[in-house]
Amino acid sequence: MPLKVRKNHSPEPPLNCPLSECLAIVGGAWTPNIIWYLSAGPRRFSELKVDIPGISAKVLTQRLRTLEAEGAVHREVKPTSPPSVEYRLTDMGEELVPAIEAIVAVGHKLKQRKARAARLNFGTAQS
Amino acid sequence: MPLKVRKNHSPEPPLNCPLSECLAIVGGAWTPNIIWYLSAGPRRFSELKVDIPGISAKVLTQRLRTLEAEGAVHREVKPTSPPSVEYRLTDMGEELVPAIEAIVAVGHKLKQRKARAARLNFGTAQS
DNA sequence: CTGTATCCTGTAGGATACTG
DNA sequence: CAGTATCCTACAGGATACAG
Repeated sequence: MPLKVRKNHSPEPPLNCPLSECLAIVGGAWTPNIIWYLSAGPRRFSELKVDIPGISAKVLTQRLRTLEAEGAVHREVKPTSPPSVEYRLTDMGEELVPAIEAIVAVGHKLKQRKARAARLNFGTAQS
Repeated sequence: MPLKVRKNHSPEPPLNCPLSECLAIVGGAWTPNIIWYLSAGPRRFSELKVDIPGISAKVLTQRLRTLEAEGAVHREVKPTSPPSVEYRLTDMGEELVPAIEAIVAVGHKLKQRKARAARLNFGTAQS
């Protein structure tokens, strides 16, 4: 019978639902970037803002707050004359890094592959 | 000077922009789930539909088309009396799996931690 | 500097109904 | 079974202006 229903392997169920819930913490479009830059060490609000070109203050704040609430980052206010705030990954936050890096790695690979394919189309074209 | 600007490590720039572009392929809310289930082997449309409770036919189709266009999945129509379509990860699609698994793993860890923390709050409460 | 408040838009995704 | 088409909503995120 060629039409048997295959079982799903499911050694462990993935995130059910829209990857949200568990991954809500990493859900925002910019969140991975934030965590990635924070993985290099503590960083201030304005530094992150220039690190991540294109992100708005609003979104940066939002994401940072969420991450803080989730316990992934620590927020420390330095009572200096020009107020400065330092953000830092917590232990839990550090645990997210490998996943982020895996994503980033794949992203780069995909990009290269795509670029190479495009070049081939222009150059040698069909074999 | 306590206020030096730290360089970002950036051994390799992460995805700039909203993680989109490179990761657009994995961007959809349900895409990781689809890839994950496909990683167990070829699977039919309706099977995926029950695998992933809550996903609508429309979205499933959309994601599948996108993944196909990106070259991550292969779509094969079996000309049987009740038409059936089999989806399968391509080599490129397989490359996405590790990243997905990393995400899933982190998601589970986070979930457990959160559950445990909640239990502690109910049980022993403050030290 | 570090945010917050508001307004506005795009778009992913749900519901539903219909087709080959 | 496997989709497609349409309508509709929610919410992320950009822009801008203002505040401690």
